[in-house]
Amino acid sequence: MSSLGELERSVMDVLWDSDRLALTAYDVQEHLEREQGRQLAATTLLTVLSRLEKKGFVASDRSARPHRYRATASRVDHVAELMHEALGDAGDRSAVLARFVGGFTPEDAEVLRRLLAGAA
Amino acid sequence: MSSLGELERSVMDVLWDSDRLALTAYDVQEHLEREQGRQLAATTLLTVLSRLEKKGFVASDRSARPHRYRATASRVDHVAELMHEALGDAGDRSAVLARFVGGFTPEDAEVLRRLLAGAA
DNA sequence: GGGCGATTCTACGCAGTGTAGAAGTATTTC
DNA sequence: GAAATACTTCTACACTGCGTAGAATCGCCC
Repeated sequence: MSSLGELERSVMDVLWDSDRLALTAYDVQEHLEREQGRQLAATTLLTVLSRLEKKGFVASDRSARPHRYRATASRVDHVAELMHEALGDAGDRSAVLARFVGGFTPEDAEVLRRLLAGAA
Repeated sequence: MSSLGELERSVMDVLWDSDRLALTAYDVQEHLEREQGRQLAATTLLTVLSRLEKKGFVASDRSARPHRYRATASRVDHVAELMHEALGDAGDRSAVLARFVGGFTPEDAEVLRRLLAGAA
């Protein structure tokens, strides 16, 4: 999976936080302005959204005129995939998992324990 | 954590596979040649090693003359850290963990179960 | 102290990213 | 249906990171 630049990531965050609604570039522009005080030209957002679409992170609906964009996967999916990817070229999976849970908060551990119990 | 380019990652792999031994740039050069058929100038490896050092991935011993370089962390540490990092800016940790274990092989699940049992 | 191997400095080209104007295309409105 | 407006695409530029390596320098050994 190709990774994201900093603005690209911000845009994805806006889309991910939008509860599956498809936003227009102007919506995204507004969000960034409001939440980060970041002023960007509309064309900038359009460019970024196009690049994200080419990378497969967003899909667009171009039937109506202010085109609408939405994330193709949820943030949860994205993050979980990143984790699997890292684990994938780790060599020793068990060792990595051990180190991974070693860094857990007790809450994380509890969550995982429950998940694994359910799946068994 | 800054991330690694493709050659940088290859070099780290060589260092990680070297069982904690500190290698010279020439050692790395040889490994890459032998294992990947990749022919690189010695200076290229020196440059990459310097950059890796600046990023904190390697440390060097410059007391002897062909300087020696070793990884500051193990691959396992590195990968586990990447995973924690991803999880860190995930928003909903529990949801991510659920998705994460959803993609597990049964072996992974078993390994984790044991790890968590031990830690309890 | 000259030679030679090792290291650092400097640099170039390419790709990705942030940024946005100019130019083009669709939509609305009268 | 033509003008005004709104939206999108094209093109572009600067900056950074990375792969790559030659030139210049350094330091050790004989």
